[in-house]
Parts: sequence; C-alpha cells; structure tokens
Amino acid sequence: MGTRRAFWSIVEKIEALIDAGEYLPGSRLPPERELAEKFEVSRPTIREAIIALEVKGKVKVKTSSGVYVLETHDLKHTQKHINAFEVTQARALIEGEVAAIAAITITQDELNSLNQTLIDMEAGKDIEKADEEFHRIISSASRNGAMILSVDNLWSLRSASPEIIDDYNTVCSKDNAKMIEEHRAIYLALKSGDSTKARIAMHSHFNRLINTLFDAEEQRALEEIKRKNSEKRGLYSIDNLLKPRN
Amino acid sequence: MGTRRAFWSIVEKIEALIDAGEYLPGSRLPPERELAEKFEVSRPTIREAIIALEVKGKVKVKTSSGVYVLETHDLKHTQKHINAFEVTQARALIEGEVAAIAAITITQDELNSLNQTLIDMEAGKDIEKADEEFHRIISSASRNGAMILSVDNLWSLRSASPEIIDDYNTVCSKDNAKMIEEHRAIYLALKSGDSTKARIAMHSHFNRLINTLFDAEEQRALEEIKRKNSEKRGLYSIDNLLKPRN
DNA sequence: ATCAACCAATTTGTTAACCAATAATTCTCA
DNA sequence: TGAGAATTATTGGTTAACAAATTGGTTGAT
Repeated sequence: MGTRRAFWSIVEKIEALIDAGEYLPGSRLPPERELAEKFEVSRPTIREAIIALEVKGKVKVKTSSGVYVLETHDLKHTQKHINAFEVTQARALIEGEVAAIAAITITQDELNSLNQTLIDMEAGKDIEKADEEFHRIISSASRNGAMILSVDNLWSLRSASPEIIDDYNTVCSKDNAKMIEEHRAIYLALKSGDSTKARIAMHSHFNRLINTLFDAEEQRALEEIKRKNSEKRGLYSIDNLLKPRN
Repeated sequence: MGTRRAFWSIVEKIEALIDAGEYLPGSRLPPERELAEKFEVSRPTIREAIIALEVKGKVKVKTSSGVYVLETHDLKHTQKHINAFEVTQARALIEGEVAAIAAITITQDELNSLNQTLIDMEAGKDIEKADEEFHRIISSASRNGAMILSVDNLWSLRSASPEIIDDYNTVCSKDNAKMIEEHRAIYLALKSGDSTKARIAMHSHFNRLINTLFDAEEQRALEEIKRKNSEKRGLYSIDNLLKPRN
C-alpha cells in the first residue's frame, strides 16, 4: 500500500496545534512559507495539508489573505466522553428492540444467512467479522431504515475512541464459546418468531458483554496498580544502592 | 474573498465523471499527468483535486499505483428511503428505553425544567421548540452519551427528507391538547421513578403520533385523488365546450 | 483634518522542471 | 514452468519562478 504521504502528518500536526489552542478559532495561520519552514517540508506539501484541512472543514482559505481557523463544532467532543459501557448499554437496548421487530419480519433467507455466521464462528474464521455480520443481518431484517441507521452509528462509535477499541478487543477475543451460545439463542428466538424471547436473548448477550467489560476494566486497573507499585519498588529498592554507579 | 481556486473545478469535474459512470467504482483514474493534460491544468493542481476527493472519501490513493474510485456508500442513499413511519417507530422504541433509564437517573432540576416545557406548551409559545426541549432533557437525563447521540441522530433525521418534514408538520401543528396530556403522563412517570410506566407513556405518545401520521397520509392520498379527479373532470367536462374560446 | 486614490508589500495561486521511491510488469534464466 | 531480476509506469516530493489578489499604508487633494 505504500508509505503515507507527507501532507497527512502535517494535517495531524496542525490539527493538534489547533486543538492545543496554539492557533485559536478565527485567527490566521502563519503564511504557507513559514509553515513550510516550521515543519521542514516544501510549500506544496503545506498547501496539500491546508486543502485537506479545508475539505475537512477545519479551516477556511481566503485567497491572498491567509488561512483562518474555523470554530470547531467538533462532534467528536461530544463523542469523546462516551465509554464502552455506555455504547454497550445503548446497543443492548436498541438492538434488543431491533431483534423484537426482526422476530416478526425476518425472512427464511435471512435466517439461513444468520445460521451461516454461526457455522463460520464455530469454524473459528474471523470471529469479529462474523459477529458484525450477525448483528447487521438482524438490524437489516427489521426493515426499519431509522433503526438500521442507529445500529450502524453505534457500531461505528465502537471505533470512535481508542479506549473503546481497547476494551472491546480484550473482550471479543475470549469467551468464544459463550459468544456462539448466545448468538444461537438469539437465532433460535428469531426463528421461532418470538419477539419477547428475542429481546431477552439480545439483552443477555450484551449483559454478559458488559460484565466482561467490568472484569476487563478491573483487571486493567489491577495491572496499572501493579505497574506503579513495581516502579515505586524499583525507586525505593535498596538493590539500586548495591549496584555499581556509572 | 478572491477567485475560487482551480482545483475545486477539477474536483467537480471528476466527481461529475464518476457520477456519470465514466470512471467506475473500483477502477483506476488516469495518471496525474494525463488528467493534467485533459483538464488543461498543471499536475500540482490535479494533485490538490485528488487530495480533496480523497478527504471527501470519493477516491483512494495507492502510492505508486494510482488513484482508485471508491464505491460511494452514499449514506444519503440509505437515508433517502427512510419515511416518517420508520423514524417515528425508531423514536418510540429508542426514546422509550431512554425514558426507562431516565426514570432512575433524572434529577430534580431536570424534572423542573421538564415541567417548565409543559407550562410553555400550555401557554402556547413555540410548541415545536418546547417539544424538542422536552425530549432533549429526557435523553440528556439518561446519562448515556451513546443513547443521547442516537436520539439526536433520529431528531436530525426528521429533517432529512422533505416528505418527513411535511408529514411531521401536518401532525405537530394540531392536537396540542393530546400532546400536552401525553407529555404530562411521561413527566409524571419519570417523577415517580417508574421505568416501566415511563417506557409505556413514551410508547403511547409515539403510538398516537404514528396513528396521526397514518390519518394524515390517508387524508393526503384522498386529496390527491380528488385533485386528479378534478383535473379529469375539468378535462372531460362539457362546460369547457360552452365557454367562449380565446 | 479628512477622505480618496494610488502604490507597494504580503500572501496565496499556478506552473514548470526535476529527481526519488515504490508498485506493477516484463523479461530472463534455471 | 516458475522464480527472481530488470524495466517501466506512476505517484511522491522539492525547488524556483512568476501571476494575481488582498491588505495596509502613503500621498495628495479638498
């Protein structure tokens, strides 16, 4: 795929400077030539970065005048504080309702596709992908575009913050057996056309996920404490005093 | 403000060519130098246009290989087919769950603000605004950023298509009395801290809205038939034959 | 003193020419 | 036939130069 082009780095650096308050909204950025010197790239590269920022809606270029920082109506700022628990709870409730609808509206074809994801998971090939496919089929089976959109948005929220990604990775990789078991329960509820059962099955699925997330967080907090203690131990250990100095 | 920069024109032209099927998704665009010749601009200008397209998500640049047209997973395309019924059903289910959470987490301050929207509605000042405020306070009271985001997205979906706007306008303007009554029921359920009651109250609120939407649609269909019939009547009426010609 | 016209400096806009780096292709040789 | 090396195609990036437009100050007239 090749190396990342230079202007992306510049984009990131300028964004970081804007976020850091170095370049305030409404103010003008330094001239292209100065930026080129500052970041040690050529002016065309700076221009490319500025164009990327402009398309992203971060700055506005006024010809022959300069480039100006726009107020960041940063929707990521509202998303930033959303943690994995919130996302999972939201998914539980919304996908629970989706499952309740889907229990009535799902077709035989979709049930078959759903069953295929179970087989794939048991075969152990790309669990994550099979998981996504499973939930996607169900939301799609609800025949409600607004619900489908909501589910999609929550899914993409999953990768919105690094913490959430971390949390999910630690969870998804283990307990495959339980995961498959729960998916099968949901599948059977949908097959039987029982809305209530489908909702409950979906709820328990995410409930277990939330508990696992709790455990993972607890584990991580423990690791953190250990690490810090180990640092302290190193700091205060008299072993250091016994070693030869430089 | 100066003249528009050259690369924007190129961006538009290339987008037009992609939309026209000249450059198919997955295929490679001509080399930069060819494009430069074709559009009679320099290569850097082409590069800038390509970067803009890349940031917009229309193409993918593979270094030393070429730029490839991406499938336009046009999210507006998926949104286009969403009608008012779907949005309302989704709101019923999602905001129902939100209310269920909020019944437990809502504060006295928020209850007071909620009550204020009821008073405002009764006073008849900007019903729509009071309505939005009412639902916003509840979602915010759920303390779940992911749920809040989902509710917000559904709200903005309301104004995504002209049809939905039309439908909602015909509904919101009338039946203020029932609207206030339902809002009060939700408020009381939240105040009592009863999750189930809050969910049910929210469901009935949207249920009535869905029924009103049905009625409105029926009414509109009827009007449409009348209009067409009237046109036909005009067309076939012998009255026209009796009028003096121009 | 105030206002208008003008001019110069600053800044972005665009182009041309050049070499480097890398992916894709072709050719060669075992 | 297949693997590996050489070639080619294509984008990545830099430098230098000039064009065009805005900005701000200066000058001059009223």
